[in-house]
Amino acid sequence: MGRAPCCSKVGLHRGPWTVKEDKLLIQHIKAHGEGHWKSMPKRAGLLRCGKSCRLRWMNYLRPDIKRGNVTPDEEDLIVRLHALLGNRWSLIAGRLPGRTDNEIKNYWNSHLSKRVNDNNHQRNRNNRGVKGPKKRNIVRADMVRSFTNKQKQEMTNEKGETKLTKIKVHQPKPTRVSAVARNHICNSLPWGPCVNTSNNNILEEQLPQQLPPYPSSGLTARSSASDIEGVLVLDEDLINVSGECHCYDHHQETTSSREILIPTREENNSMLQKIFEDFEELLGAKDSVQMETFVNSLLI
DNA sequence: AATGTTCGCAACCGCAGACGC
DNA sequence: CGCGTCTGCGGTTGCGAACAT
Repeated sequence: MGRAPCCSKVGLHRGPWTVKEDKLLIQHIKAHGEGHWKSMPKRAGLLRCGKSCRLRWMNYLRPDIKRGNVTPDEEDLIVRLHALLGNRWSLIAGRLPGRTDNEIKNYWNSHLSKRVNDNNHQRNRNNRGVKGPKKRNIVRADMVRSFTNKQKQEMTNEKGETKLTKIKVHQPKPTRVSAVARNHICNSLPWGPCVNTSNNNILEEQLPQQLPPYPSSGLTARSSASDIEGVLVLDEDLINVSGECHCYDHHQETTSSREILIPTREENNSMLQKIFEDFEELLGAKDSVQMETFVNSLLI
């Protein structure tokens, strides 16, 4: 399946997992827990690479995985979250308990992308008040794969360039939040006593003294780098400063040397409110979404 | 019934960030 | 601080089932 295996994987099993292999993997993880994927296959008596074991566990064997068809509600949420987050499947999966990123990605590619594209075409058509978009040669990648050589030949011009337009979604690359950062965010939210004490010149200059009040609670709080970082998982375009973040957590100072994400002053004032409004609109929230719930939902 | 085509999904890959030494 | 390893992510591929001709 796929490309040739690297030499280090020669001799290892590939392809679909057998019942026996599944059983071995489940038994081992039940006894020793997750992690240490590299050495796990050997310890579990499996002739698989660690990556394969992790994938099998995460996408198929984990006990909390929800089986069965995607419900209309889940589907609706996937569409809305995709509009908000793009192809950040792990983030989307994080909002859908029991669903894996791979499952959502597959579901999107096979069920939703075409439908959403069609809807967009329809919307454009209505907006323009004309007959509709000019038909383009859009062909799914897997459809191209099944073409005969003759068909492929017919679809290329005299220069050998393809006449097909492959569907591609361009999204900014995802920004990860490390476990350390997540802990800091979780411990410091909502808007807790997490205070920046480093790079003061920059931070004091750029951080607002107060963020807009939560719409629901009316709370206000001093901002911190960690707070902002949690929110900015959504939009790396606002990243513009590196530095160090000190968090006072349970009366213990912890220091995290990592990139700190600081928006400009103007952005800062309206950023959270704007994202929140987008979120509310995209989710079509009939019941008003609580700001705190929203902020927490952004944390991985 | 045989053959070709399309679709859905599990599994693979490379890449890059996190982490430990 | 640099380097090697581990881990997680998103894109891609191959296989088999379902469907069409």
